[in-house]
Amino acid sequence: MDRTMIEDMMFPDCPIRNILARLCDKWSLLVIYTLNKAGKEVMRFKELQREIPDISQKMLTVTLRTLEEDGYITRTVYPEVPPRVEYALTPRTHSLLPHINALISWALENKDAIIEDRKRVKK
Amino acid sequence: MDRTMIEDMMFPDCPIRNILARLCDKWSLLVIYTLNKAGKEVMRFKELQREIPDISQKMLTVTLRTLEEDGYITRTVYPEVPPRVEYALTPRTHSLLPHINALISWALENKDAIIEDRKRVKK
DNA sequence: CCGAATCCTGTCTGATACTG
DNA sequence: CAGTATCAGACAGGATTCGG
Repeated sequence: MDRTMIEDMMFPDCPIRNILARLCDKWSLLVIYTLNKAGKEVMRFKELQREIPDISQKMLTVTLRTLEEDGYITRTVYPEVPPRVEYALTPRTHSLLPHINALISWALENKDAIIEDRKRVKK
Repeated sequence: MDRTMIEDMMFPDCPIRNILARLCDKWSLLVIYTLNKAGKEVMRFKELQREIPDISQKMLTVTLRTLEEDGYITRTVYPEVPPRVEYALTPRTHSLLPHINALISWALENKDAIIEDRKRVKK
């Protein structure tokens, strides 16, 4: 957390802001979380869709492509009939997961107080 | 990270997903980060706007109000002329900051590789 | 089975003007 | 100084249809 980064963060095109923005969309973190919690090495498209009931087919596709672009997951196509496509987390993502899980744990610990605050302020 | 939470996360109305979604919008994390890095106890509206050059007045207002609703910041109005309003982080946010900073550090360490991956995949 | 492509809609966001 | 109000454009996300 040096001075250089602190300066960088304040500019619109800051790569750190860009990376966090792409991770923090509606589905990316949840897909990563789901790929990890399943405890399997790989997951297929349909499995992911079953695990995340409210994601549309389009958004799952788009999210997986974006995650692949940034190197968070690998996408392996097996030329079979019917087709089989398997998704797996990369080492990069495994190094990120502790931080995501820390955030989730924090949210779990604080959710009651936060929800309480919302009600109080709105009143 | 118990079983209950894992089940919860998969439902649309999961409070954890809700909390993370509100934190992960375009400006919230950056505003929190800015309030913290300044090293002051409080900051005024104009100071924040100066520190984040590309945020509009409206979005800064909206973001600050949302952060206040969820108890991440306090908003203190001094009935003077001209008016003075000071924003400060709450203890809740100070307990969250290590996780945010961990994410930022991770992004800093991995940004070059991620940007490289994007170019490679797009080709 | 795993998508691509299209269309469409509501929300988010920014620019601008105005106020106590 | 610190907002509010209004409006318009951009954009994310969903529904649907089609294809290998």
